[in-house]
Amino acid sequence: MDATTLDHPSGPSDDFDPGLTGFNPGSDPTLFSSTGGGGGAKYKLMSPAKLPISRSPCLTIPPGLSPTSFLESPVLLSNMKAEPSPTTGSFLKPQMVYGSLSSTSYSATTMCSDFDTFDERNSGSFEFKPHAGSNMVTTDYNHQRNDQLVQGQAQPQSLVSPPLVKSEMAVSSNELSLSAPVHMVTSGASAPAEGDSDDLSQRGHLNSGVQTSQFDHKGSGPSVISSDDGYNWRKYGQKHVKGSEFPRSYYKCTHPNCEVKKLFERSHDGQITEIIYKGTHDHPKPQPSRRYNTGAMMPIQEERSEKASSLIGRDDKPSSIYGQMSSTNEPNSTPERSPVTGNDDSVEGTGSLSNRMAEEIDDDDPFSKRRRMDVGGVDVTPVVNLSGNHELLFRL
DNA sequence: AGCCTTTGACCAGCG
DNA sequence: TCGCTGGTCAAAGGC
Repeated sequence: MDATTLDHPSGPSDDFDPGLTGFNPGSDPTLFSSTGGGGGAKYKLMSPAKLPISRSPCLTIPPGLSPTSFLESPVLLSNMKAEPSPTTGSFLKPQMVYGSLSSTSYSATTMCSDFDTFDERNSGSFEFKPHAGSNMVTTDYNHQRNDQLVQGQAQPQSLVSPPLVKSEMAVSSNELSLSAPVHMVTSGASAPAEGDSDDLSQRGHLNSGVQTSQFDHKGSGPSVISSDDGYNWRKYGQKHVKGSEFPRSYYKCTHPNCEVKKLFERSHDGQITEIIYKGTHDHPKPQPSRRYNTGAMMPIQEERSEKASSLIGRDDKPSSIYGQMSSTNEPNSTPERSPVTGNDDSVEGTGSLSNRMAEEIDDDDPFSKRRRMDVGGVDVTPVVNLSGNHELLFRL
């Protein structure tokens, strides 16, 4: 595959519907439900991308009310069947990434876009209550992200609407699904114009019929969470799932005996809006040299890594971007794998996040893994939902 | 030559 | 039982 296609690992994401047909939020109750516990590899993840992000553009948090508190609020975790604390603790990190950029001033913050996933279900009203139809703590992450968004707002640039990548791992079924609604808003570095405050406002307007906004933002940054996670994948199918704006691509791990699958949805501009992992790798990653092959989006990732770097630079948050994730896990593999370095891992890093997560989870006690990872600007927070499924949230 | 992507068709689950 | 939908298969083609 040549460079030209690198940013489209899943192939031509063409059958994407530019029209962004109106998606009726909540019209599909199943979207947020995680059936992961069920037979085999069932899972259902709702990706922000699927949500009418445009719908409830903004959320206002009263001054003095810290989003963070929401995040840490037991309410958010109420759904969590087990191991609340680790999960809870995980919330902290994302803020490091984004929060660090600007921690204060979210007095009357506006939460947009990603938040919508949560928001829309609540008819635009922001309520901190457990997911109703969903055992998944996903929304919690959204909150979290909201938090970040809130804080992010203070900072005009980038991070405005960090893509949320949700990862769900059905431990019981040995299924790891990673959903990555990646709204790639490029980090401010590369696309300040689009990624900055405007971004928020746009998101706010998404609702107002400017449906393109969500995607536009993505477009603003070729960014993209790469599907490349260090493993080799072979695409075996692609389908346009109803209710989803983007075609869903199906990948299998090419490693013999490894039946891990992943699927992700990619926007027309190449950004991955959702990544879902099924299963976990029971084998080490292939040689780095080969890593970027299938889903690799080197150019993008590289670009992304740069952005990440820029972010880091601004924030001096070492843990940002891939750093956390990569650094925390895979002791045996490229420890230097940090966004900052912008090395080849950066390339994979973005995409790798998904697999890394899987790997990470896979390698150790899943529960112990419950720590935040930040990859390619994506914060990853593994959690466990009521179904007993693990979830990982990625935030870009 | 090998591996991967593409893509239409097929199959299974569900309402 | 039928239709819809999501997931997978497999042939064809490309790199």
